[in-house]
Amino acid sequence: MSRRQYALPHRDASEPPDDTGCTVLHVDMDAFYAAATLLSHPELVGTPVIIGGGNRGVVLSATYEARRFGVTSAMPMSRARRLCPQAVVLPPDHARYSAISAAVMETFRSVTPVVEPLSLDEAFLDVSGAVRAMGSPATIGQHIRDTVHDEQGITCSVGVASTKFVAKIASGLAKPDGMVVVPRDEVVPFVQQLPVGALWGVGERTEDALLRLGLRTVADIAHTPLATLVRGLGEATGRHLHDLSWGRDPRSVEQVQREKSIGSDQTFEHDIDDSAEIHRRLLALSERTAARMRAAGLTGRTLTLRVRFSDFTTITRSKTLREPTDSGRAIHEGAVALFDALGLQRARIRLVGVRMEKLVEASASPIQGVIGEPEHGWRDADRAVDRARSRFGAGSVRPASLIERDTSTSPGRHRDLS
DNA sequence: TCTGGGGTCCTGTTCCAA
DNA sequence: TCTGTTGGAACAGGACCC
Repeated sequence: MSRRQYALPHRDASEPPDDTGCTVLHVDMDAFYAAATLLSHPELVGTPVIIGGGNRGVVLSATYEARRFGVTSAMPMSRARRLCPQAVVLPPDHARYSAISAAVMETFRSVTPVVEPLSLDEAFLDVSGAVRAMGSPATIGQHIRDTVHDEQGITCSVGVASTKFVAKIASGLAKPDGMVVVPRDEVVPFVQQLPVGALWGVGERTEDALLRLGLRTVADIAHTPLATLVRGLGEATGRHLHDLSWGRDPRSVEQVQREKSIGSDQTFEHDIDDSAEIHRRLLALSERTAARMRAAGLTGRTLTLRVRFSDFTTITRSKTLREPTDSGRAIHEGAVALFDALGLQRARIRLVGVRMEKLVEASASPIQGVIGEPEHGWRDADRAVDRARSRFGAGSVRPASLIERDTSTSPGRHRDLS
């Protein structure tokens, strides 16, 4: 496979890049979910493949051959199939993605302990402590790209810079299978030539707001008075973008990132207007959320319910509990109370979700009892269920109300036989 | 065109206590 | 006792990311 080395267009690729002042690497796997899935389907390499599925789903990832037809991630599957009808559609394989991600993160940690994963397929690395042993940041970047390719059979792109946000932009420009190095002295001209939408944190809405202010490039932002930006975008966003436009980004690479919330959403195959059915779905989501909290050793105090209607309008309702909990039963009770308080009359609902916030270590928090229940009964039962699931699979133990009725044992069937 | 699921962060409003 | 102020917490919603 041809592996590009240095992608800055004005630089002679035969020369080693100038990485003066660079201590941050951003490593991003190329079309990660698609590339990882194709490891099991080598016959499809070089062809358009879309990872996703479901009638109401979106594209999780697509090979570059499919992207050439305009397919992008997060695009509705129906549209992707129209744009590229010849593409093979494969379902995601999350277990495989997790395994490859863990191995890749280990590769990063063999270079430096200061690794900040952003998701399964990308991470920031602070390599300032590794330069002595391993060479310049650009050399380390190349070493990581070679190692990931040799050991995992997939490619990644690397941005090398003095700050996180410039490294992040650089890796994006390097894609696919490349590396871009931005020396410290070139940061300001590098970022100011970019369109505003290239900045990390500027999505569709913020880009529209900037265009309404007549700002098209990062240089335009840099030369706009701070007060104007704050008036148009709000205090935090205005200041943040102004800083970025001059290459200022004080955020350091953080080794440990504790999650701040844990939750679970579900979009239904068809809209639901039956509140009893919504209660059942909330039970499944509450159980899943609680199990993940227990697995992480966390309890949560603020419960948020999310409801999305058929017209895609979304509302949230939240409630702070007296004490933190990791009990699916307690979460479900709270979620049902919040849902019932909405007073919906057969509204058509597309999605419901529950999320727990204000997380604290389970060992450091008192556990909320359920009124009228033995002090340890449900908690012990939850633990037993967790053990059974880890041994026999996630679906092995479920609340009775979530078990589909077996038609062969339904009362009507029995009557027929008697 | 028709929008998943997992998250984080920010903003504005409301309520409450000092 | 009443009124106004202020600050923090809770809450709801929106934007953004991968």
